[in-house]
Amino acid sequence: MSSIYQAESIEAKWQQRWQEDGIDEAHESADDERPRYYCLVMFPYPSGQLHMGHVRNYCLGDAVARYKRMQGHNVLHPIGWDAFGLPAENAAIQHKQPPAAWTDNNIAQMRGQLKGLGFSYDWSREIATCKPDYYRWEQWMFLRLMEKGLAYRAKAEVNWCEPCHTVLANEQVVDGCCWRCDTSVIRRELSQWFIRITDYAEELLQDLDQLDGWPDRVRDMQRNWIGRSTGAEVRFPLADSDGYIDIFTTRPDTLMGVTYMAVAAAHPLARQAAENNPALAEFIEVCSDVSTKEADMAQMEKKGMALGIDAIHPMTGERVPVWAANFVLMNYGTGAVMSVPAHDERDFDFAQGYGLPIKQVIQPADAEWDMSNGAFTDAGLLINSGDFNGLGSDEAKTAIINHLQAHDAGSERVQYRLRDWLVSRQRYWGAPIPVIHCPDCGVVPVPDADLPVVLPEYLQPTGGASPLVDCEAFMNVDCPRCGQAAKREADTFDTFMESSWYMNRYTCNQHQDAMLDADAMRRWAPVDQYIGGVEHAVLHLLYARFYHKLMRDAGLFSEEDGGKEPFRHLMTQGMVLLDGAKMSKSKGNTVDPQLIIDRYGADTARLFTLFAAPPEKDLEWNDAGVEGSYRFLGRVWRLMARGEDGVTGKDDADACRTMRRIIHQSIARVTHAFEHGFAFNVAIAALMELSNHLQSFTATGKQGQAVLREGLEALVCMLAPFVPHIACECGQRIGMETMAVLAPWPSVDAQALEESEITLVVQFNGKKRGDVRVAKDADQDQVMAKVHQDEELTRWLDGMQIAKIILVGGRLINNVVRPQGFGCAYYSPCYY
RNA sequence: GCCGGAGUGGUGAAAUGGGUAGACACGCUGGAUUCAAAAUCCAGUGGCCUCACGGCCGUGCCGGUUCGACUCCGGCCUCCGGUACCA
Repeated sequence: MSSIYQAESIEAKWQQRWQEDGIDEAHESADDERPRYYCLVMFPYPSGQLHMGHVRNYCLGDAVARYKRMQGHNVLHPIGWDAFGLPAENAAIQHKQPPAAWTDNNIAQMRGQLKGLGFSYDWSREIATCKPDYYRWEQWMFLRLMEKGLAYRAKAEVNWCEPCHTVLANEQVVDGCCWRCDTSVIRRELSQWFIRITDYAEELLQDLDQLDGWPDRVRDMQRNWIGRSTGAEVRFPLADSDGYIDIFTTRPDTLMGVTYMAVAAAHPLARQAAENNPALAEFIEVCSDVSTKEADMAQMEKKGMALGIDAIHPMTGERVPVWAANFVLMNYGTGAVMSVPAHDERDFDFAQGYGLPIKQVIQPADAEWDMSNGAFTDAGLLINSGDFNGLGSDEAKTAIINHLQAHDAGSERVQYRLRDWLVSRQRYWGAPIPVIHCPDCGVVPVPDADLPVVLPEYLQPTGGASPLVDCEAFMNVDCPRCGQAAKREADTFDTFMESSWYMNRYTCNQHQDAMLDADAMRRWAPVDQYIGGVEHAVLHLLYARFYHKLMRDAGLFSEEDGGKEPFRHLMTQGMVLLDGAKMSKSKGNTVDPQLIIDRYGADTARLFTLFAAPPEKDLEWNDAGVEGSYRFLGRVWRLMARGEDGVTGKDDADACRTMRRIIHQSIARVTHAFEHGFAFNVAIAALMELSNHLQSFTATGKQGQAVLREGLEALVCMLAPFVPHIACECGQRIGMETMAVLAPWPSVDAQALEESEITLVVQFNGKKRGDVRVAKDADQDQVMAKVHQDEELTRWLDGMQIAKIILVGGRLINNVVRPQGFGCAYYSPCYY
């Protein structure tokens, strides 16, 4: 046994041993009575190399999975590859090699890196989403969604990214730019495939309330994204024709203050009016050109132009002019608004700019409002509103909606910000959308029997349009309905489709008969602990929740078996930073995990990422810190030699008792970290302290050796979830019977925690002035007797009288003192 | 604007059913070991005052509650994240 810690040989040895013994596989057998636990980390895109973000994510997951195993759980801890996506196409262009080969290579490379880090994955569950036996079920599901009308094709104004040469879903537009390449997206009108996530908006919103294992931050982000608002839909008939304008408002109480209407430039009424109005046509043209980035729109000057038509106010029957305005969005609500300048800042600005009338209908409950101050946007009391005068805003909303409903002019309405999920992409390296375009039959779904629609893997992308379009072998097909020559859909699915259901496929990755195996879902789903980056808060994490519900509603599992939600607990880890900035290839500020592994070993890399910061916070990379983690492992390694000392000297009963107390306090602290909030940085600090104490433990008699051994074993076991290789090697070295990673988690001996004598802090007026040793359950008089024996402490009583004494059991005693003769003295015992 | 979260030493951070502020580490300083270095080990390390004993101050700012506040309450400031002409 080497006296020097040599990570490389230790790690290779144990990785091989774990693999041979198959200790990381999840057990399906019904005989296995252990409670099941499903620990999942966000699977990686196979870019070719792990980055530090991956390493951090997987170190956290592995610590949880290993801890749960040691606690006696049957753990499912799978890994796979989110293998479709644009980088493969770009790499293919660069290397003149089809994306499939590049992707397979990368997977092999990264699989080797993950194994080299010693993560305890059940490799028999590995999936790659680019394989037909995976994506065929996605195609199958899409056909079910088409049958239900939940998947549909529609012409709409969509986000287009020119460099990526494809459309994007709303969730994939970040600050007006493409989430992947950061280029400004432009708006284009195209026919695309959508999935009706808006049908599930209410359930997705409601169920957030029960996700108490999720960070509030993520839940709030999803609530914001879904953006529910309640109000009314109101119909304004046109004055001189048969048409009407429907609007949505959250303030029906201000209805009597409407002085004009505003519609989006792209609204049908605006376009119609523009036919005979060149100036208006030009205005509409300008609006559609400008409004690329939503962020810019907020800065834009409010501009508009009258359409030259009037609408009829549904309450008063008055005529109100209709304007086209650049601040009204065609794709929110109905693309038209009622304008109440007195009570909406935006409408107020617009009305002032164009000299439109302002009519106040709400006033503060206890004051007048001066309209020269601008719009009054708070709730208040109704005025100038006929029968509704004197009502409060809330009552008025109900009353006005009731009135509208009675006159068939409007109704209560809930509006969501969430829009349907655009799932088609003009890309090659993705799952083909299983539909066929027939000149006569139109869009025809591919029959189930013809699934999967296999993506030809040999094509060479060029960077522009997808090579699928020109691939006749793929494109040309007979219409399944009428048999004549037809074309396949050349678009592929958004890659978020694959990552929306992989968590459930892991439970039954070999299942050939269906998308999911209901029995396997009953055994494993939902995921107990999910771990990944917060950047997916409204992307993957929203889609996966939605898709889980779609799968439930397709009858693939019952809510009882698979859960209403796919992820019970969620941990979102912080980013890995270098010099304060997120590590990224484009910025060139990366640290290659492989270099750290090569230099210090996997255990050092694992330890540092867990110790340097609490999981949810950003982690600043620090080479000196890595060095420190390596040194700690060296100290642990050398500490183990003490287990071989044998009985060399005398025992010290007090030292042994103290040492045992520290051992069991450490067990309590580390266990607490796993059970509450995963503060691994603190857990590891506790292990460092334990290690330090064991090193300086001096009792070398028979009892001392037994205590030392107990401490060493506890240390080895508790290190195992974090640094499994060195833990196993140390365990073997000190002669533990079971491999450290298979050992039962140490339990706390409550008796060992008890102390007969404790140190109590002594305060005067809340300030610490010293401490005394007293019996564990000493009462106030006994403590004070000790205090009076201590010269250092009694001098704080010189010339003072004690007004009050507070004894906090086990912690401190506080003497409230004041100068003698100051006020009236009293002495009241006070026990907390 | 609205909704979250966070502000603690030179650095990463501990400590919140109110109870010793700065655990654990990094860095730095000094020492031991060494021909020398690396490695290792020991000691010190919030600021200010003091030869020292010791004292005073100190958790973004201002106030409050309390015997006692990083922790609770009220009012601000700054930073980060989300969202937004959303009607």
